[in-house]
Amino acid sequence: MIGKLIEGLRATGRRLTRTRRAVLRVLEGNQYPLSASELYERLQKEKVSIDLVTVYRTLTVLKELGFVSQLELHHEGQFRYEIRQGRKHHHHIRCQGCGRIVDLLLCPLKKLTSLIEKETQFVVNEHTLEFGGLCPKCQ
Amino acid sequence: MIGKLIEGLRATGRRLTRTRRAVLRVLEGNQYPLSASELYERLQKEKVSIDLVTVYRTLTVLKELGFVSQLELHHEGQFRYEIRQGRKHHHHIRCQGCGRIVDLLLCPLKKLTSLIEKETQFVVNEHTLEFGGLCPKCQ
DNA sequence: TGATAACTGCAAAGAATTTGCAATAATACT
DNA sequence: AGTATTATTGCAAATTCTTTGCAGTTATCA
Ligand SMILES: [Mn+2]
Ligand SMILES: [Mn+2]
Ligand SMILES: [Zn+2]
Ligand SMILES: [Zn+2]
Repeated sequence: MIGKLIEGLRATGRRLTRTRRAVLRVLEGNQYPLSASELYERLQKEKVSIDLVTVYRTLTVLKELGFVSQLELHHEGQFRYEIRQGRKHHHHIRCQGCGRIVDLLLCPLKKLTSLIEKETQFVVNEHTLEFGGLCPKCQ
Repeated sequence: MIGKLIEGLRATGRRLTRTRRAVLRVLEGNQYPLSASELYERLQKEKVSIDLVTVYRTLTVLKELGFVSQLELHHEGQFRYEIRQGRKHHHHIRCQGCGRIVDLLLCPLKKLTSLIEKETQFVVNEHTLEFGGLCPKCQ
């Protein structure tokens, strides 16, 4: 991943820094999407000193390069970020009790998209689908 | 609608006020969901003097009573509210150009919900589905 | 090694929403 | 109708997440 990152950064006149490496590493080590402040806390625990503002700026860059996706889950009031590079399009389910987020490795919306384009005359570029419920522990 | 509102308010020890009547009326007169500040502007245009804070509080009450739904559309960074009372479950498509929001009077997720419950062991209570694209004018 | 320009930290600003509190107004009771 | 009760409102201030400005720092390359 780090190779691709250097490549992407170079191509846009950017530099590989301690910060960018660290943020990408933490995201890679997590199986669920992290918010900026969660990421910040993880970094602090690992004794990597990076300002929260820099975390935000780094996430913006990684998003622009296509390495991470920015998620807006419901009832959260904040963004979350997860590795996108090399991962398939997917959706999420979030526990209304504990907030646990699980990947749903499916997408039922291809056919529906054509239908909607015909009905609305929109050109559809994106969609978001999310489920909320209670995980086994919270039921 | 106002009859049902009085009923709902009474049942929870609340009162019918100028504010609540006005907010409900403006929402009823709109075919797309409004944000708190948009609602506030509409009220000002109609010479109905209500503080923005009160608009927020009113929307919270109307939501609690089930008269309005609170929507969190993507790329908006604010809530929107629309009349829920007497309307069917539906989803939305939003133009990435002009922000126009159109109702999609369909929901393809009933079957999928059962599948997801089996796969994840969650109990699914809600879902959100939203499309983004370009409306005819913005294409 | 030094020049250049990107990057970072810190302080502050923004934007949406919520909270505290005293003044106001709706409802119930005489 | 007049009054007591208590929900509601307006205004100021606080909160939370995110962005911006700027001067000092650091990566990159000649
Ligand atoms: Mn995911
Ligand atoms: Mn709608
Ligand atoms: Zn999908
Ligand atoms: Zn649905």
